[in-house]
Amino acid sequence: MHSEAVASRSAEPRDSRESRNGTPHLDSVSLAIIEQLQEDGRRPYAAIGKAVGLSEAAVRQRVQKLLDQGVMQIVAVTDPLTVGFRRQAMVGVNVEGDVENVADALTAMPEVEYVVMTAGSYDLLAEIVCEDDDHLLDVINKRIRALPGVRSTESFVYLKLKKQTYMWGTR
Amino acid sequence: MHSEAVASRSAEPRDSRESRNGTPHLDSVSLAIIEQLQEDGRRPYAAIGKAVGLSEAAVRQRVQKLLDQGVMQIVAVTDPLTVGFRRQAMVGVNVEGDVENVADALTAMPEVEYVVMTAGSYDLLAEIVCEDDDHLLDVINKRIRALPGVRSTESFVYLKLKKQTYMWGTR
DNA sequence: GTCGAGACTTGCGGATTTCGCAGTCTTGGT
DNA sequence: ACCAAGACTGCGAAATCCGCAAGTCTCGAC
Repeated sequence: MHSEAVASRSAEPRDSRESRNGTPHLDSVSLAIIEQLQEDGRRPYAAIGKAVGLSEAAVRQRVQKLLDQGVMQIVAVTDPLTVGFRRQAMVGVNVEGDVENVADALTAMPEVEYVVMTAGSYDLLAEIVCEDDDHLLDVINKRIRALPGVRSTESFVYLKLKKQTYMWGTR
Repeated sequence: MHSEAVASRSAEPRDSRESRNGTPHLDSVSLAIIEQLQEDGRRPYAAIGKAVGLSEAAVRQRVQKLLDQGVMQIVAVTDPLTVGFRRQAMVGVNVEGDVENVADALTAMPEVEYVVMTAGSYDLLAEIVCEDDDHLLDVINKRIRALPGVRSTESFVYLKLKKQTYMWGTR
């Protein structure tokens, strides 16, 4: 059996090396597993196994490892505006000195949900989720602007979330 | 039994009205369920029930309804940069005319993962995920800039993802 | 006041899934 | 050549999921 599914199995080197940046190498089978779980995070291991050409137990081990390694997380996602948060915003930050330090400080804030270092007219982008206007104002003006190294910020208050997907595949 | 857990049960009105914007109303129990699944999308219904003070069957019904309504989705999330995508960027868009039209056009593009209407110096923010520089260039210059109503765009290429959370709770 | 709808509980059995573990196979190092 | 580690399979046992039925409770409509 296993007639179809992933043709590359024996061709691909069974390696589990780490690539340069510390992120583990992902072979085509793990990518296929991730794709399955991007469609439905609760899909049973047996069904995934059938789809990617692996036994149920093997899928279970792989998934567990991916979770442990932090490569993937299986979670419920919502639109924050529908679950009680009134204000959400993206903040562009310009930094003088070490960008990484500021990024770490932002990461440590519970209201900050998303932090990314970028090339462009901001050094950092941070998405923040707040309960109301006062809270938002406090976070931006009192906490973020007060961080050492922050030169300036610009805010974009969210009006409406139009799209939010996690099924972009893996390639 | 049910000694502890959510004290508010009887106090809260059992309503399932819709709020103004068409999104269903979420009571504290549903919010508590969502919180549980934000921590672990595969947590068993019985465990969730114990945590929020509901039976296994009731949790099952609620979760199913939340999924059907599109309030919540349970999925695997990853850092795109670790699963084969080389380039990712946030694009700020300025629009003349109907913003919603442009937002819908962006939403229809598979490379666009996230679209939000904002108040600030951009009308829209869109996050795009691409395989390489050529792909990125193509999406931004050929596709997005070509949309009717798009006045200008500004791009922020991602260098490093520092934080990505979905456990912000619910309030 | 009565009725009906909706939400929840309890209980249940069967199908399915999860989980742990022993055993096999392959690979890379020495 | 041998050994150790990692990955996969197969297989019971335990846990979970799922649908269903019957009964309770509350709220709003009539």
